[in-house]
Amino acid sequence: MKNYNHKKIENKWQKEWEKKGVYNAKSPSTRAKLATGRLKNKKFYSLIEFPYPSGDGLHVGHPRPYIGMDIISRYKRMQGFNVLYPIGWDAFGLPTENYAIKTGKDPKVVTKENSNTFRRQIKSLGISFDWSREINTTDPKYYKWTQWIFLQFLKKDLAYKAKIAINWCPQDKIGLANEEVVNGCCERCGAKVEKREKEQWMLAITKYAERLDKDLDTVNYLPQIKLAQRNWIGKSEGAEINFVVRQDLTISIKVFTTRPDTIYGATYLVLAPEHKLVNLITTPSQKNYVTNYVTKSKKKSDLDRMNAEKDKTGVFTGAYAINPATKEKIPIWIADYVLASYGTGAIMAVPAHDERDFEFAKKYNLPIKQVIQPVFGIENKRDDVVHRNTITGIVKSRDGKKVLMLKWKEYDWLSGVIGGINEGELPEKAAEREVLEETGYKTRAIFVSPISIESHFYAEHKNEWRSRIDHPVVLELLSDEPEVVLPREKEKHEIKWVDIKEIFASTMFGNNKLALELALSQSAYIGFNGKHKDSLVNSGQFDGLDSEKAKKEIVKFVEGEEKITFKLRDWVFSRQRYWGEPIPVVHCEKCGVVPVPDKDLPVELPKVKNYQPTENGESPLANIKSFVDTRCPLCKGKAKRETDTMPNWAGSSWYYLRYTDPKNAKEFASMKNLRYWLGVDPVRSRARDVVASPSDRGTATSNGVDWYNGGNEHTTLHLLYSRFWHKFLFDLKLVPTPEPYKKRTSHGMILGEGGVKMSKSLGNVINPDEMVKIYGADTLRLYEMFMGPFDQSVAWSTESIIGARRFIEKVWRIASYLQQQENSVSRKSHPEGEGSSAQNFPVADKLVSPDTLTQDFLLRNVNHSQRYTGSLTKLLHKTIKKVSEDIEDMHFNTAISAMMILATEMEKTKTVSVKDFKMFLQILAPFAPHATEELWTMLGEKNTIHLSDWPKWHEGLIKDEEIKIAVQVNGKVKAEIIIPADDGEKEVTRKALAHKAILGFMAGRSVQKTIYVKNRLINIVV
RNA sequence: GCCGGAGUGGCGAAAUUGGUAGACGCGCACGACUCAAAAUCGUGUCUCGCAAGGGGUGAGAGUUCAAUUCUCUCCUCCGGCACCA
Repeated sequence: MKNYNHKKIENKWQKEWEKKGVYNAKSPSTRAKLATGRLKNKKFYSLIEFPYPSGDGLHVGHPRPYIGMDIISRYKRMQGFNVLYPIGWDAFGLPTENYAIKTGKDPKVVTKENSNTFRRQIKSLGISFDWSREINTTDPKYYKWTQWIFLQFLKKDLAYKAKIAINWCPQDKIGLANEEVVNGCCERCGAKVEKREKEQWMLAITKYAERLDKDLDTVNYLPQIKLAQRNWIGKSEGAEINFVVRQDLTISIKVFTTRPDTIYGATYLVLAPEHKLVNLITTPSQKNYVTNYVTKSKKKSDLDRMNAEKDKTGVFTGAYAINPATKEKIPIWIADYVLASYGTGAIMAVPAHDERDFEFAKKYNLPIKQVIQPVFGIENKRDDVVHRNTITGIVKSRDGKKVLMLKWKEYDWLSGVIGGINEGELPEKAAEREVLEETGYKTRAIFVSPISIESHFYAEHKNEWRSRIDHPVVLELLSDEPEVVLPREKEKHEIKWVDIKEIFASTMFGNNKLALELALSQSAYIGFNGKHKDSLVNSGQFDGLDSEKAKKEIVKFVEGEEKITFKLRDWVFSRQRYWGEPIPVVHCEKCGVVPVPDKDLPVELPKVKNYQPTENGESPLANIKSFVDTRCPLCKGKAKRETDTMPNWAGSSWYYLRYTDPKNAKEFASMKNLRYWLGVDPVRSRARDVVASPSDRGTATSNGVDWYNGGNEHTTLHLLYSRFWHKFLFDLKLVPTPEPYKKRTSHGMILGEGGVKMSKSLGNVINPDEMVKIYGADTLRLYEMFMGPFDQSVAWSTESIIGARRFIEKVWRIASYLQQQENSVSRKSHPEGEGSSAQNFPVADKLVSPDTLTQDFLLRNVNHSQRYTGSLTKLLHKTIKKVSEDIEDMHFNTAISAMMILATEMEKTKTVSVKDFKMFLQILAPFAPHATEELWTMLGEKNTIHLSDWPKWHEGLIKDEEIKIAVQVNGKVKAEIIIPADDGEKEVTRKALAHKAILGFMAGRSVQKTIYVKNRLINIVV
């Protein structure tokens, strides 16, 4: 057998696999014929985000997710699943277009060149993609259906045109995508970006907001992905309430609030500058100020708004509204901290309970009225211990005011130190009574301070001095008697005098200074930031009511309407660019907007000479007369084509559907194929309604793509957009499931050496071609999976890749040795085997009989991560188990580590049988497909390893007869003992105490108790 | 500011229903083999200490027989969002 040479085997096997179609998914139509073989009806659809073929080619970061999902796909294939693991090109987009502008090259040609490079690079890694299903979003046969789906949106009135503000670069005279705006300036020329109103196509994703939020309960996404989606959708429940401005003119202002319970504290209203009632209500005397302010804020760019974040501005309209709860007249202001686009564009300001309102009220001297008070006497229950606050001391503020200090106390030790408890009275109640009786003070303001005050106390039940850090709660006192009271001197507390400057309060606002300021200046009550109950004060008939209950009752009382609002905005679907799908509509003077009939789809991109957008910001298509001038499909009169194109999110919103039926010319995908691959196959499983379960914690009840892995950067937009499209298609009964993806995970980025982003400009890009050339694809694959946890970003290190290579070489040497052994058995006359390159491999004399290992080996290999004892076969089966489980959890790094341990042991002990070694090759195959295939064949196998049956581990072989446990004294490890696995506690204790190291420790001490943790340790407390 | 994620040897990292911290790999040192080198194999490699023993998972505290893991406060780094009422 020759030495390991990746160059000789990798390309060979890649060609062989492709020729035989080893990785091609079987369609449901051909499935029946194959049903007798290993491809029964189990299917598995694994998906990666298809790449954007850029001119730079692949860098080593790109393949990480492909390799990860490749391992999973190969693993599933070996388990007998019919696996669909497809790939394609998401090729519309700006970089290609900008390149076209610069060079005058046709983007189509550029895309072709780039995807050729990407394809060659990806193929050289031996990823088991089904290349027969390759798609390209810029292929008219593909974007025909993107356009067709758009027209379905149009027919259902979910696509519409609206005037909205876009980012406009005055120098380049083009509209910019958000990602092209860097710090408020144009990414290319650096000019300051302006806002400009333009007609844009929109998709009404907000109509699906509720379902997009709710159905997250039915899918198995990583929790942080669900959270990101939820935050982006931004559902908030509240109410709309009318504030009457002028009875005679029946003008009223509708506000949206999530806190109707605070309405008694609403001391003014604020309208967004763009609010339509602004002109109507402004009084003549204020007119000038208001007009000025409105014009000024309209001019403000996003950058200005960002800079102005801390400084709130506004102007009084001169008008007043009636607070429907208090019936009081409150002023109406205009301020740009209120957004026109959210809620109703108007708010009721409650400065006592909203940070922004508070800031504004302070600046313009508006009244602040406190209406929420936390319930005194906080009770936290955790670990079955009740934590309560009690008053323990008094501190003096800077201005001489006395404040009571509360401390978080713990029930258990408090009971030991407080005297004078009344029968049946809780100790902390007693303390509270004691202090309040002694001081006669009552609380007015209350806030929790996160600064910690160290105190020392004598814990009687422990019989020792202890110190602890307390987090005092500070109460402002009603009385101004400058008397200091030290309650409970028994407790030997050190009462600290604290300058009030040092105390920062933590409140419901999360702003400490604000709370302190408010507490001292307004004498207002402020709530706790945490587990507490808010109740209403200064709220008329609702006083004392729980905040949550009050919300509902007050909405009824003021005749408001409960309302759910979302942060999510409709999707701007137009780009004034060339390199995108043309929006397939025609503008007819008589008939208006007319969709292009299905038979005329696709509307293909015409050839143009110049890809530069036009002077007035229209797409380059607007300059192509032959494209623009057309006939109206309805009246056959003169008409003009739409020249806007779709954003690059369009093609990727449904590509996973096309993979199931990539060549279908009649529909975007047949229902038959969709039902099969999305898991609603009528043959195997009945289609079922998906019921949302609010208690869902990652269990999928939906069907869809079985496993979709992608980048964190796409967890909001792409994921949300494609869920939206899918739900829409579901409503049209064109797809069989309400959700596209059953499971979604993310991978971490690969950074450049030194932990910075890999980029061309930094010159730290590592090209996989070079790695494949030097080390081989298998080494690169192993290293990328071994370098760190799959979901975490990790810095590339060319220095470390050698470890993966050595591992493969080690596996190779073992195989050589085994083959040599076989040869020497069959040809006894040549025991050394001839022409062997395994010359460095010592043989024969060091052999021990199979399944019998030396005591030395046993001791060496009982380690923490993989507590194994016994034979190599045992270790093999443990490794099979670990690798199988780790693959499912994407813990590829630890799976490889386990296989390295096994390989080292195999080489060291030379006790491995060919049968066992082949099993090892099988579990390694998803990671290093080429080398394992080669060795598999060399060891006499005829069929590919990648469709062989995944090895099963035997539970009986995994159990240990002997285990090694630690012996601790007072929690510190002092010795280790080996015991039979079924030893009882008594026996183990006896053995532990008999150990000589322990005997030494025990001299002069007696055992208080022992704690025995089965298979782990025994702890002796002295 | 808010929302996520993360802080463990010289480096990438293991270990979380609390139970022997540093598996595995890189690097480094020494040894074997070799005329020599490479490759390979072996030994060692958190830290203080000759040792016996201590200390140690960003900092500080708490709970516990036992804390990288749980609780609290704080710090740093990375990613996302920016006045969403």
